[in-house]
Amino acid sequence: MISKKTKYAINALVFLAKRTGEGPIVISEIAEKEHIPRKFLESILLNLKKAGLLASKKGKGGGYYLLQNPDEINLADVMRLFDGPIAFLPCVTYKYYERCEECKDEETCGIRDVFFEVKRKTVELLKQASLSEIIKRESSLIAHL
Amino acid sequence: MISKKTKYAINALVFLAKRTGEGPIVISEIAEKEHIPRKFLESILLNLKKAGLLASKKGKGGGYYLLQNPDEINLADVMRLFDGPIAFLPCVTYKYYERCEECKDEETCGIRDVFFEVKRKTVELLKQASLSEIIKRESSLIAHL
DNA sequence: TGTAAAGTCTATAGATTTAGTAGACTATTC
DNA sequence: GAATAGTCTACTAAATCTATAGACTTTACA
Repeated sequence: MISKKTKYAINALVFLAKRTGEGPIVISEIAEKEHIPRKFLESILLNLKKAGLLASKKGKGGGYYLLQNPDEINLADVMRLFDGPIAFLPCVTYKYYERCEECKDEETCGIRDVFFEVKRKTVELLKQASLSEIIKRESSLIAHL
Repeated sequence: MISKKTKYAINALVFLAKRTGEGPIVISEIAEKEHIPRKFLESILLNLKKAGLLASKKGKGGGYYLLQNPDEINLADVMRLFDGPIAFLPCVTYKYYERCEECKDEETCGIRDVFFEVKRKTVELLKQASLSEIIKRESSLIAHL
């Protein structure tokens, strides 16, 4: 399961993506419209800013806006940012690699082999899931109702 | 990431699968050979027994052994047993379904659509990963060294 | 130039989960 | 009946998650 933090981050990003071009959007509006606790959202947006996905403007007329294109921001990156590795085992991650303490031989571990495949497919699907793709799917789902 | 509990459970199951036909294996041996804290392993094996994957015998000559065939026990079931749902969101699980509080319309949610696909593929791969399959992969990895 | 708007930073805190430990109890074998 | 081996109940330390509180800084604009 992803954390609420990650879920909120995704919701906020999709919200901002839908309103690209409107200039900065204030935190309060995102919080209200997306039903996210205001103070919690603050720290989430700050993280997204530090990571280079968002930018902000202070003072009147300020708020947050996307810094990257909606088709460049994908769920794999967002999930990694807040929840860390996507893989089920530390020994099949790239950036968070850690050896399993109980493991005898990593090279020939059948369990690792399975989880490596799962991770590969998962990351592939999540990388394809950009903000644009999510919005496109939404339109498609509405059209088929 | 899966919990240590789940990882230990998988390790113990693969260990027992490799020794099918040898009769009951004592907890201490599994704990030592697989480097799992003894007391922790006890409760894990008890859970696996309650779930019908293992059986046990008390007293001298006792221990644990597989109740199902190694090709009937798969990682999806084991992971669900200890860590609950495999999916990233409660709204795409079958047995643990829960609505997202912030969600406006589940039917047309693009985020949900993506995570549903990820879950489907993940479960498919994990269902295929039986104890036999894991052991087979291990042999295969050794052969290709 | 000052005031309101809006983001930023630091600290804290309750709830839940994870990973384990301790010890008494029960059943079985020989 | 003693040794062996699983079972059951309770507890705990540490980490993580989900926030909340409040003071501070920057900016726009009248």
